[in-house]
Amino acid sequence: MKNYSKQREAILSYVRSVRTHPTAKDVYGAVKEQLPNISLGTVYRNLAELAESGEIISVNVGDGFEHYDCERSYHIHLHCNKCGEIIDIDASESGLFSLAEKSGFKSENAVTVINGLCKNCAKQ
Amino acid sequence: MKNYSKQREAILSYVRSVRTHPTAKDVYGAVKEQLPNISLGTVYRNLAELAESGEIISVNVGDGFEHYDCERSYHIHLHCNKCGEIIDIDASESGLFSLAEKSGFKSENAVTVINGLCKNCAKQ
DNA sequence: AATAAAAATAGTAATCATTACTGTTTTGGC
DNA sequence: GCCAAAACAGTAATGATTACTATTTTTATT
Repeated sequence: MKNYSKQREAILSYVRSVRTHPTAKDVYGAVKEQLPNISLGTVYRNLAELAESGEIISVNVGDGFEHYDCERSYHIHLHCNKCGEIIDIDASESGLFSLAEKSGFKSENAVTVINGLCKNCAKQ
Repeated sequence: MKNYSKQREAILSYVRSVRTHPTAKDVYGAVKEQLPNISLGTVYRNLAELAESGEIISVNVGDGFEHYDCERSYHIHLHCNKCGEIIDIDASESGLFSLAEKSGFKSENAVTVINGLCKNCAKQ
């Protein structure tokens, strides 16, 4: 059975407090402020468990790090190849899931990443 | 400038011959049949270059390996969490790109992965 | 077809995000 | 409070990918 831990609470709370799609290292750095003894392994384990249980989403944008996001409804991640920023845009109306179900597939979660240049970086 | 090499040709040719979304190791194993001395590093380097130039697409489905796909038009990757198979379904009409462009983002490529259970694994 | 510079390769070593392991601490039911 | 299960901190190990280097191949030029 799953037990409470202040470490997991702090990790989930942090991921929910930002819209920056933090990596495990990012979360570790932030949570360390409140829990100076927290271990990096604990952060990894809890992020994986939270993603497994569907409380958060893990996103791979191709930069070599796993990113985490508390937004659970389907949306698109715009990843800027220059500055690295990840911007969300809503796509809950896209109908992608029904396309999948039509082929007999049981969808659990969907992630879309579009790589390119954000507005700022594109103009430079 | 870019030079010809039989290694790169064999790699591209193999990725174009299958619909299995091979990993670098898969490609290495297959191309080794024709070119027994090919190096794993050569496979990695060429796959990265081919993806960079847009000749193939790299897809991360969350299984710890980078997969490669010769299909360049926008489509959805259905990844079965049980058997690991990756199935493509067309989604070129989805309008995802125009959603991105509307926000001022310059799209280069888009990858959608839906995780879940394929038809076969779902019925078991 | 010989020559030389640039590009690519094979083979190996290094990197580093993530996972596994172990002994200790915390949690939750009785 | 007591105990077993769960979680933790700290550290070691894993393994996909990348970097490095000496050698070979390619391409342009003569």
